[in-house]
Amino acid sequence: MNHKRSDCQRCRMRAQSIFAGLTPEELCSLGMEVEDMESGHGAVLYRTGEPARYAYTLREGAVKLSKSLGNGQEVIVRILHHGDLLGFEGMQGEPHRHTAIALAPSQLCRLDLAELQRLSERLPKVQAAILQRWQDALQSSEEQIVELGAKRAEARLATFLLQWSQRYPQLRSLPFPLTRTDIAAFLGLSTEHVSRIMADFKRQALIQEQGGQLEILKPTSLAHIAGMPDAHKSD
Amino acid sequence: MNHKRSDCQRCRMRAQSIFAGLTPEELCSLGMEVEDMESGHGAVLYRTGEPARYAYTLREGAVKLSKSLGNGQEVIVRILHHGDLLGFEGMQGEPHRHTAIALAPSQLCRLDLAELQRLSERLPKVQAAILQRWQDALQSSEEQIVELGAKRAEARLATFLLQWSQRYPQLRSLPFPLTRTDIAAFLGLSTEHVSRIMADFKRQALIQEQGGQLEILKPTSLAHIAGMPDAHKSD
DNA sequence: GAACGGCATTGAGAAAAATCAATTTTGACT
DNA sequence: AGTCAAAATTGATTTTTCTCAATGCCGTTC
Repeated sequence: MNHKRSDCQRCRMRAQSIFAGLTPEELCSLGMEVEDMESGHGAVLYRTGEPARYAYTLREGAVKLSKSLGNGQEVIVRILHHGDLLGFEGMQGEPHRHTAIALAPSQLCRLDLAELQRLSERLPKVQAAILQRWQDALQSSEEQIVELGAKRAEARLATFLLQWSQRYPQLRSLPFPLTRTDIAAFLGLSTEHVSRIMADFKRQALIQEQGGQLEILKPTSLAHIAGMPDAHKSD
Repeated sequence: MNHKRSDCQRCRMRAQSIFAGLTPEELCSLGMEVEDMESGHGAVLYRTGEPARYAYTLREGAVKLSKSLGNGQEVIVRILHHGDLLGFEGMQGEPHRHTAIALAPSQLCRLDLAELQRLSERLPKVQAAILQRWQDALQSSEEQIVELGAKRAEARLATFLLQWSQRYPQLRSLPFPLTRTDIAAFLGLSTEHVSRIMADFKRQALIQEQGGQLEILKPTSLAHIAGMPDAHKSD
């Protein structure tokens, strides 16, 4: 892991960040200490129950947020991509509710929570931006509840693959660094079952996979399996 | 459904509401129009996709928030009790994301979203209170993901019954107006399966039920089934 | 009180998913 | 190229859960 003072003014994520609405002058006057950092595959950003000192913006890469049950079972609650935030539950002084682990080499901005706290009280724009992010997180969690509560394994996996692909809109071949066990922990299935369904999808030429890269060959068919009869018609 | 102008000053929920931190003078000067209302069992407060004009505070009773899939299947995403808020997704101008239906005769306060919006921009305390509620909702949704993703039917039901009982801490015999189909839609199970497990729990004398009232006889055993080896040691 | 409708219960069989147990593949490192 | 460990695959079997169908239980209404 590698730290250095960040230059937020030139950050290419700035337009999407929680500092989006601010002028360069405001941004400059914040006095926020923001550290650039890189995390390799598998790096632990924080663990469940740890007191929260920092929040993070994920600039590039992917991170899983998981909770573990007593018996050693692990559930992945949410998967984050570039542009997403993590660790903000600490803003109310609570300890971290998840374990955050990088699924791929990732670049993040690390923000001091105490400073952020003070900042958001002063700047309603920042507070509003954070509120919006909480809402997005809640929405995605509720969609996950629907997946887990109402859909069969095939449909869950199809939805998941489509959602993943939507985070890389311009790419034909997507980075896909998840293990079958990760996917299983996210979809509430066993590793073997995920493996079987993935194999099925490949046999039906719906998807293609090699070396951590995924290609969605028939999005429309997948959308159909996922149980959403909408989406673009171009299979 | 029955409306009347509300007297927030004397509301016994005020200490827990989003207006908690305000002095009576501030509260008075808000000019918020708040309508008292009552909803009977089964009353629809709003539906998925409707433009959101109002948010609500549930003062007494219970409300289910559900999403329906294309095929007519319904998933209950969250169940609200006295003190909980609903409809606040409309604060960002979005339409309602759920259908909200009263599970029992309920009393609510109806707040105009546009006014609330202006208000929260002016009063950081209110904004912070709302933020806290979003966070609580996210936390409970994430716990639901863990239930659905990692636990078997018995454990889910046990957790659910215990959580329900915790919303009525002082009562021995709890109001329990849910149908088996409601429980099933919340726990991602079939009605019949819920019925069987409830019958099992009764045979084992873990719970007791009559006429919409539920009694938890052996909380510790339930907690054990639920997969949480903690909780009070009595019984 | 008889008839009715909505739930709840129970049973039997089918389907979905988990588990257990081998292999096989892959990728990293030497 | 060769070794090794981790991950993926595949098969066989068991467990869990769903589905379909029938029946029972209440509370209402006539």
